[in-house]
Amino acid sequence: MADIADVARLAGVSTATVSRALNGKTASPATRAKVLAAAAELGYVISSNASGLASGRTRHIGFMVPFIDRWFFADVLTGIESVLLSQGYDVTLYDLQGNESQRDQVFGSSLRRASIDGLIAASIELTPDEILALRALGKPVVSIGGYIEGATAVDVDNARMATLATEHLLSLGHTRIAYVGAGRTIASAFQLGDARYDGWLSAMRAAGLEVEETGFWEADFDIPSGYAAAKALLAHDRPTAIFAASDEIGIGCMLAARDLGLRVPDDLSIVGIDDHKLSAFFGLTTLAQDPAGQGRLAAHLLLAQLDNPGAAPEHRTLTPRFVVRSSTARPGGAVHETA
Amino acid sequence: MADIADVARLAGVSTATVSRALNGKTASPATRAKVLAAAAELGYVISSNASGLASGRTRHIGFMVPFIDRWFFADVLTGIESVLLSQGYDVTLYDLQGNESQRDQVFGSSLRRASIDGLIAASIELTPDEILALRALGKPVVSIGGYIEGATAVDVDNARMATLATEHLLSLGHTRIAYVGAGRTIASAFQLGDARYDGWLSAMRAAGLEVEETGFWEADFDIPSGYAAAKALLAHDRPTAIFAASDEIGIGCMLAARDLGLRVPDDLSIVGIDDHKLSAFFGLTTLAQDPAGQGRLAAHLLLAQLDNPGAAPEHRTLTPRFVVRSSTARPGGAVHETA
DNA sequence: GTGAAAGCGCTAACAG
DNA sequence: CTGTTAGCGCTTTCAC
Repeated sequence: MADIADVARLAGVSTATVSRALNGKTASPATRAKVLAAAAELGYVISSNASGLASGRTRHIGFMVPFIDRWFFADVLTGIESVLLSQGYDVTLYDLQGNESQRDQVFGSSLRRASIDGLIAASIELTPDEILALRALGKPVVSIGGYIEGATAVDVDNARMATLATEHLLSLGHTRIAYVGAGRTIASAFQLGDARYDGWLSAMRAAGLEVEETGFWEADFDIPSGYAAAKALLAHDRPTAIFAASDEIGIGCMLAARDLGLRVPDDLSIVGIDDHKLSAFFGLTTLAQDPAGQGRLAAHLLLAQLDNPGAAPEHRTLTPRFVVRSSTARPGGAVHETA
Repeated sequence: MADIADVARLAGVSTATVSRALNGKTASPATRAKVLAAAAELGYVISSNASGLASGRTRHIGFMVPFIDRWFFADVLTGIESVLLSQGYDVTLYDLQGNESQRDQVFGSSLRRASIDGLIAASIELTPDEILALRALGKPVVSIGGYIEGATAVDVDNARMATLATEHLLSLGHTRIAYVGAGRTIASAFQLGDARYDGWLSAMRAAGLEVEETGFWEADFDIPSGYAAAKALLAHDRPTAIFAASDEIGIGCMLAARDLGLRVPDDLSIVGIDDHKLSAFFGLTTLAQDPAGQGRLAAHLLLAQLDNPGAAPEHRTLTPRFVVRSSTARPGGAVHETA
């Protein structure tokens, strides 16, 4: 494979000049053109190891996730790749799924081999030691949907989303609105805290409504769990509406309602959060989070920090988009309205 | 950050010895212990760039996918990570989703920066130029679910799976069995060819059954598409069973049947392929593909080739596992049996 | 704007 | 089994 010396020879310049021309540093237009032509002719591609060793930059960024086999993280990754690949960056995946040793491996070794220029971490909850390890890298970190000390953060306002969703139901005339959402364990794994629960609660209270004990039903963030919770809830003291902490939970609720012979939205309104791929199919009203957009934003912010290492960490909160579909209506089956 | 010279000094040996001890080469136990202790004390971690530059190995492997936001690929990736991370390898993702330029970027540049030791490609259909580019790398490639000249391959026998699924229905007494599956475009994107179609067809023919024109219904590999196809199909000349080319299609069919007031399996049996995460919830009978297992196997095969560069490419075909659930029964609603 | 030269931190012969 | 000695292929001062 051709190396930089071959290019230099063919272009009739020094290797230093080739390096500069290829990296967009000072070089006369004429020289640059010669170098580019020579590089193209030889099919020259820079060696990332040599370049990285000499410069300290690797053009690799890390993406750390609790697990990759959940649509949210896969979508975020798609967004990240779409901006990073086009800028000539590769992304290395650090998947914390699996046993503890996989996690230790990542923090103890992979991250420290100086093979990345920066890191994007999604929904990661770090131990104190891990935070130290991350800071010791001295590399920019951007966090998606979770707070990491000193890192730029991209997130959505979970409490606000929950409030909006609840207010949508309230404005339709519902007063008996159940919340089906994450138990403590799951919520913390996703770093949602109890924000969505809190948002629901405060909207209900602001409307002067009692939130009976029966209002909260625990479910993991998936369809089966939403289904089970709704089955239990609907057999109980039936509400006229459900606010589901995620679309998958909401879809589970819709399926449960259907199996119980209830019509959505006539007998039961349901609103979720996410805008999952299946939500349009099921007609689920929801607040869209746009994970790919979060990934793109995170990638841009990271790139900006790479260009400008001195900059202070930012915190960007994204505005969710309300998507009203056919799962919500006035209680009792009145015509569907867009709140 | 401590470098190899620091470790050498502390351990009282040369840098070469440190390198050997750390890489599992010849070194006396006593020396190795000293080196390891020194490295641990200093928190030393090898520089992948320096090591890669000197040795030509990077301990990075690439994973190339048509898109990552499909459960199959995410699951494969989980399997790959579980074996590679523990062996000290990082995986960098090449996502071909997005525009052409993203793809060109990957083949023209990312892959060639010598930043990976090997590549795993899942369901990738390559152009002749791309195959050339890949071969030019001179690095081991393992392909999952698709054939790449000269590469080790891991796959499942799609025709056989389709035959088994169809035979399951036949053995239950069904004779009118529709196929809902991929149209040409989708099938080729996943490199399934028409194998599943062929398997269904040959099983039907072997049973002496006519496959009317109405037997094949086109659908993409997702729930909405399966739903739409089933709606059309069931309004038509109703079969007693459906063989769905994927579980997502099958789930769509189940939902459509339910919406039409049909009971599954009493009025309609449905069998899919995959063992999707949701299939247990829906009670869908299926043939499990175990994508994570495919990923693990691919990773092991790649590692083996890295250790033994001379070895000839292998071809491993995995055996699917039959998972009988509640979506299949004798026609007419007899008791469910496990084929 | 460009060239010469000195490394970046490691590994791989080659001796011993 | 271990030390010495060259590089691996680039980037980056520092002069000019």
